Amino acid sequence: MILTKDAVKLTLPDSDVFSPDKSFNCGQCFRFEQKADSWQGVVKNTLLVFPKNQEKGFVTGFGADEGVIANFLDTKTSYTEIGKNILSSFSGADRELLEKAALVSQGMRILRQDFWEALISFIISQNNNIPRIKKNVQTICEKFGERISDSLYAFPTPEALLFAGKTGLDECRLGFRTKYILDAAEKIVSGEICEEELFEKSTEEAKQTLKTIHGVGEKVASCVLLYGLGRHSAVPVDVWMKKIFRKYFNKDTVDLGEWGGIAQQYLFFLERFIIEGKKV
DNA sequence: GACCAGGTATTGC
DNA sequence: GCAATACATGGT
Repeated sequence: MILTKDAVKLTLPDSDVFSPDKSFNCGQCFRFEQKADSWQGVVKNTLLVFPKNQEKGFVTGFGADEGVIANFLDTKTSYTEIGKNILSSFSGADRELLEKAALVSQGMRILRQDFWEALISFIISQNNNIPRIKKNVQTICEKFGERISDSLYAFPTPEALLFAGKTGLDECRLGFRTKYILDAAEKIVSGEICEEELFEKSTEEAKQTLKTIHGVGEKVASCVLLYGLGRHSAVPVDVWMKKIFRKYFNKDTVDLGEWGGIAQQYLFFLERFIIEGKKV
């Protein structure tokens, strides 16, 4: 492992545990790769490396300065505290389920991903499986992203994807999602939608704005809010969450509260990766 | 070779 | 409004 920058070691609140395995392999991001002893991925045009073995109470990473890593892993947030908050609004069997989900997910952190990358990644995710989502994202990076070094590429800019057009994107085998990606790129490049304005809006208003993009509905908009805009209350409801609501709560929808997005990720992780034992 | 995949837009009642 | 259906492609 060749590392050009010094290790960054950041303190986590309440002696939180950081699990790279759970954080990078829970379906929230599609461009981090598992190596023998680490997880690696491109963030802000640099390669970030996180050793699998992490010390309790800290985050150790390589490749960028403290600010970038602190922001990406949201190191100011106490997941110990959030866990307590989530449980406080449930009782009985519901509480036991959330306790179990939080326990198996211990160490998972919701990443503060790049807004534009999250938007395109989750547009690609619709009616798609995770291995193919990763492949599609990888392909657009290799074809249209800035080359950082050998076989390392940045996520392509909105301008680059717009310039690629239908012809270019169709070569990436994105299927019906090509037109959705182009509409997103158009709205960003034209300024019709801008990240800074979304950031100022309430979560509900930001969601409505995101849904003006062709191909962005409730679920994708919620993913962008949660993973790309740091809105921990946003709850993406996909087929797995619908199944969980019916199976355990005997309801079609469940209010997961102020930290619903994180509760959702815990439940999703428990059901899909632990109970159903799905890989990837 | 079906059936399905971290959905959404469109259509039909 | 709300339940079907098409959508591109390839993983399982």
